[in-house]
Amino acid sequence: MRLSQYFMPVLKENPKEAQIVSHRLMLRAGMIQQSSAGIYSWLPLGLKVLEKIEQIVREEQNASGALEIKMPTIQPAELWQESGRYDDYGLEMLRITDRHERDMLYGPTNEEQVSDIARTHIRSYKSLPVNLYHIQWKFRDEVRPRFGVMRGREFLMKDAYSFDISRDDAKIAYNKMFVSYLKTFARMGLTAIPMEADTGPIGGDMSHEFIILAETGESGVFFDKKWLDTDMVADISYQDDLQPVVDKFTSIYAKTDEKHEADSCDVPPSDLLEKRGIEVGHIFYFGTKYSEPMGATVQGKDGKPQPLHMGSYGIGVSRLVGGIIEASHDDKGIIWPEEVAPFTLAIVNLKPGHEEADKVSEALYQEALSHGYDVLLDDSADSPGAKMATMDLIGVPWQVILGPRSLDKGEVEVKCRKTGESVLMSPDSVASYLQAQK
RNA sequence: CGGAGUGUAGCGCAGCCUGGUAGCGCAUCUGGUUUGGGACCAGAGGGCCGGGAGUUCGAAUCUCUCCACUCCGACCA
Repeated sequence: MRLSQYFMPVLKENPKEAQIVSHRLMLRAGMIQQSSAGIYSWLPLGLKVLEKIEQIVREEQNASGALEIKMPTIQPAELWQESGRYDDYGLEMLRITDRHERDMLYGPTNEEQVSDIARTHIRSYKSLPVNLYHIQWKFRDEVRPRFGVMRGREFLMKDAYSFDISRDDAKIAYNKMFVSYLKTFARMGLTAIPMEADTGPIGGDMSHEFIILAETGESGVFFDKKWLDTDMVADISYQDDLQPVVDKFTSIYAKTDEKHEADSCDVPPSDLLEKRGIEVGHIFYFGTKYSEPMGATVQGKDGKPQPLHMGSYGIGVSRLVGGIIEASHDDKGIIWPEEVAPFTLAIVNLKPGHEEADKVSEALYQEALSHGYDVLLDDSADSPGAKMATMDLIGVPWQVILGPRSLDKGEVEVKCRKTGESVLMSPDSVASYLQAQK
């Protein structure tokens, strides 16, 4: 992408409504624009990140065997009346009436909708297990939206729903999601600790929240300091027995504050850390809570109907954009992990219009494209200082900086956003240098 | 929903107390000079001062009211 042909309205000053760093940086980098409280438009740069995160989530869900579907944002009230949640959900649910005065709602979650799919099409235990997920916008009319996209009213969520014949089988599905989440967050450069959590109004008795640590997090958490040295990578095939892996991670103490206060804790006080965190994922097993009232049953071996055992598994896709920034930034701006960076490489031409600078920039740009980089060519007329500040603000991991002065010496500067270190080299060496850094 | 604030140009703000018809910085546009870490000079455009009602000869300014947004709390798959 050529910056001169892009739409990236960066701000030099902090918008006053943004109180936390991720919100400030997202607005300053021109990623989002607020539409109303807790509702945002995603501008090109922000959408790029959102879609990269979405794609990682999708790939890891697919790898685990879950199948992607797409359910609607608008749902009929009848389904929620069946489960009993139409009244329970309260004011947080945005209720709509269509022209026929039929009661509809903008979905805050999709247990009912997916149960309706399951009860229609899954008739036999032989069809199980099934795990269906979608990545779709949700709406919850929060009393107090805040923190930018981290607690919006409209937000993008991946929600998966597993269907099994028994609790034991459901546990296998739960473990798959558990491992899938470890892999997903690790790919985004995050340390997301699985913590025992309350199940809340959704019900059930097996639940973990995946939480990334951040000062500005909304959740209070308690955990063993061993977590800080734990390698979060789960390098295991879904064909294997996942229970040992899950046991390994769940054996180290970590609980959300409600859960911690309610239970006993045998971690010595000197090893127990109390921190704040951002919930980026939450997995539940809730058994037959929805399948029974909604009649989502299958025939078992004995030919008798049995209610499906279900679990639901959420990842806050739009929240992750803010969460990653909270976890990775400095006073200059965002420091994107490469996997989710909107651009992985920037070619910064300090003097567009200068024959040699233009020629080398263009050559490097084409070369980077051919190597598959998501590359941004800064061919804008901004001053050198402004260009550098912008690239740091939007957090491009690798920046190739060149102008007449360096080219006279046959050199360009290759800068790493994360370390801030620069290396001078000939334009011909850039590709192999970047390759070696991976 | 309780408490506290803020609404003035795209963004950040001053002006309000003490009423006289709107200003600064950044951004934008024109021309020129610049170019290695958020350039400079000259000029220009852009506002029903959140909406409505009142007081007054006259309201951004005073009064009432509604709305939006932000923060603290309560709430939160």
